[in-house]
Amino acid sequence: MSDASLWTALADPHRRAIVALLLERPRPVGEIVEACGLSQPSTSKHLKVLREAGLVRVRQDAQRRVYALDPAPIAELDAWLAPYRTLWNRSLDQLGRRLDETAPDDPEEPAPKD
Amino acid sequence: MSDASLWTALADPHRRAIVALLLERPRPVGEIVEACGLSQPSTSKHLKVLREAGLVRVRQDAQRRVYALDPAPIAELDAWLAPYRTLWNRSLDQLGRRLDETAPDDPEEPAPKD
DNA sequence: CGGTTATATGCCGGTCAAGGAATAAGAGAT
DNA sequence: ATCTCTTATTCCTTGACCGGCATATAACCG
Repeated sequence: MSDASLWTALADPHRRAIVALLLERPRPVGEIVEACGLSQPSTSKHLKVLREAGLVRVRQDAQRRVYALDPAPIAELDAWLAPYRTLWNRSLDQLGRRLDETAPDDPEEPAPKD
Repeated sequence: MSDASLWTALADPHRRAIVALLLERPRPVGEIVEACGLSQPSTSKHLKVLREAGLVRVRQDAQRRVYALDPAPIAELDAWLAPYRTLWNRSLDQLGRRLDETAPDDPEEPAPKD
């Protein structure tokens, strides 16, 4: 169930931005609204999608609702990725030496860009 | 560039099925059509999306076009996932300690940083 | 050349998601 | 109870995507 919604939840750049924000620390909705530059209703709807995908959970703090990442679906993604990771390791081994003259840039930085 | 389309490409279940098929081995379009039960045009369109996302590449073999996985975007996904992976490793660690609480060995639990 | 196979593309109709504006709902404070 | 603050939900419109159908393109073969 979260399988289907997980990918569609992360397909949206705004939602990935929200997830990246929550990676730093849990945040109330107001902070997320301000950070991602959307209207409050839109942000709330994105948060609903993320909630239903199981990616975030809410803690109520007075009138505020503090959202935090739930790591479980991330693990699910990682499990999905695992078979492909072995493939890519294999291919890097095969092609790495052959293409070393056509490598203009080396993707080394691990910072999430979106 | 493939950054934006990568997630949307994988958001579709049919396209994920195609990717899974190509994980086993490269395949011509006909095989993919038959395997995923869609019409040939639809399949071709999905393949186009995957191609534009950089997830697959084509090799021409007579009249056939053999599609194969391109491991690079998978690596990109993996890089995106990396920061979150440390997060859920932390959570798994917490869960393990909680399960071990029947044997209070060393209750030194570093408070959830940030 | 015409014919056959294999794949891609254009068009169309239905469905679904996204964003804004307005409004409702819930919690605190007075 | 009322007022305020914060968040969620509804309505509506627009735009994108998905699927099938028909057709175009391309490569091979006679």
